[in-house]
Amino acid sequence: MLQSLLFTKTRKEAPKDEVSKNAQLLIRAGFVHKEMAGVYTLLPLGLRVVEKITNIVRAEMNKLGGQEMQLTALQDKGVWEKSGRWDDKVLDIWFKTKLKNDTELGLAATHEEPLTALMKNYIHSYRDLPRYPYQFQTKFRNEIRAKSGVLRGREFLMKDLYSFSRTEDERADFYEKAKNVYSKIFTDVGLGDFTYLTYASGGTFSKYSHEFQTVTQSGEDTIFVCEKCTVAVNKEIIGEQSTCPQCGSKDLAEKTSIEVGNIFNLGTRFSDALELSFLDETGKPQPVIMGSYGLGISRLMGTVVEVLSDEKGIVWPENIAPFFAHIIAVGDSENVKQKSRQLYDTLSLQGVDVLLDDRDARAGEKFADCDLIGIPYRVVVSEKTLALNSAEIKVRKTDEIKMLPIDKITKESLSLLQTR
RNA sequence: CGGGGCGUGGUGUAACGGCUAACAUGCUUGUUUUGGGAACAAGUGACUCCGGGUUCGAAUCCCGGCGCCCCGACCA
Repeated sequence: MLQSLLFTKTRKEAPKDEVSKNAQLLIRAGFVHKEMAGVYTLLPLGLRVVEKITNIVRAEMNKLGGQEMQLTALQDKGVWEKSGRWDDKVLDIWFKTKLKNDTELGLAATHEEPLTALMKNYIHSYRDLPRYPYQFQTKFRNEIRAKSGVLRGREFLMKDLYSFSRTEDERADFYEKAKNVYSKIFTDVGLGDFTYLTYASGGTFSKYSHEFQTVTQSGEDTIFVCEKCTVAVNKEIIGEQSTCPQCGSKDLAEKTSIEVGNIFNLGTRFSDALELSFLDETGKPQPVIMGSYGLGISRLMGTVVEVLSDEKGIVWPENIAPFFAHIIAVGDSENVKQKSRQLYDTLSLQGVDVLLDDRDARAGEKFADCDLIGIPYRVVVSEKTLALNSAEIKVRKTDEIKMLPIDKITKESLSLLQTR
């Protein structure tokens, strides 16, 4: 992408109505636009990040046996009445609307009920199980108080997978696999060092549910991180679980955190309510055992910004950065213009996501924007570097600077700089 | 839902109840510049959130609404 054509613009100052780091930086760097409290439009840069995250999650869900689908955002009130969750007193974050003929509808806050109802059409026999449908979808939640930029919005993107199993063992087996896959995802998006598998309250069918909590300075949850192993306990159950559930250690450190994922044993809560059952090998009807596996995509983007930015701007991990390399053409000589464009074309042809700053602006402004946007590798092309037939590479994360011959610049040679 | 703060060009701020609402930044044009948000000049851009009221006179005071932020409560 040529930066001169990108309609996103950077800003020196953050709007005064944003205090959270994620919102300030995402707006200043031009990734999102605030529409209203808790509602953010994704601009081209922001959408690129969201798509990168989505692709990582999709690949892992598919490996797990998930099958991607897309449920509707408009929901039938009937299925919710069957589970008892239509009432605003039970689920207080509903957005509801009406058809012209006054029929009431709900706007999707979550999808257990409609999906369970849907699956009645496709699950009749033990041969139809297990099934693992999932989707990426916009959720609408009428939060009393939206806050913290994209971390707690009224409209946000979420991946939700639901497991439909024959037995508790089968369900538990999948649950364990999903747990591991979630950990891998958070490592892949660059939050591995800060994200803990966290034991939380489990409801009627399990002692615990599991959350994935990323430790940040301004989190909205409180967790107790085990200092001996790698898990944590949510404050909500610290009264009944005051030691590490994994290793038994009593050394737990209190931290604030953001919940980025949540996996939950639903048991037969919804299959009972909506009468989803199957015939087992002996011809007897059995309730389907369910589980839910959520992951906040847009929240993940915000969390990465909270955790990995510095005073100059965002620092994207390679896997989810909007672009892999940011070529900065310094000076307005024809030679620089031509060579930087050539490098841009070559890398693009190799399938590398490159942003070329071809704007008619001074070096200082380009560097400042580059740091703010946070692309992992800055590639400076100027008369100075061209005299050596090279470009100057700067790694955003480490500030390490190195000259590379211009014909040796590839995705691989850049990546090597970071791992060293 | 309780408490607190706040709405002024795109953005950040200023203006005692009193001149044509000011400054910075952004944007446009020109000249000079060109490796860390350059300099100069000329431009551009605001019914001061909305509706009422008080007053000779309201961005400023009063009432009502809408919106935004923060703290708390809430968050299968």
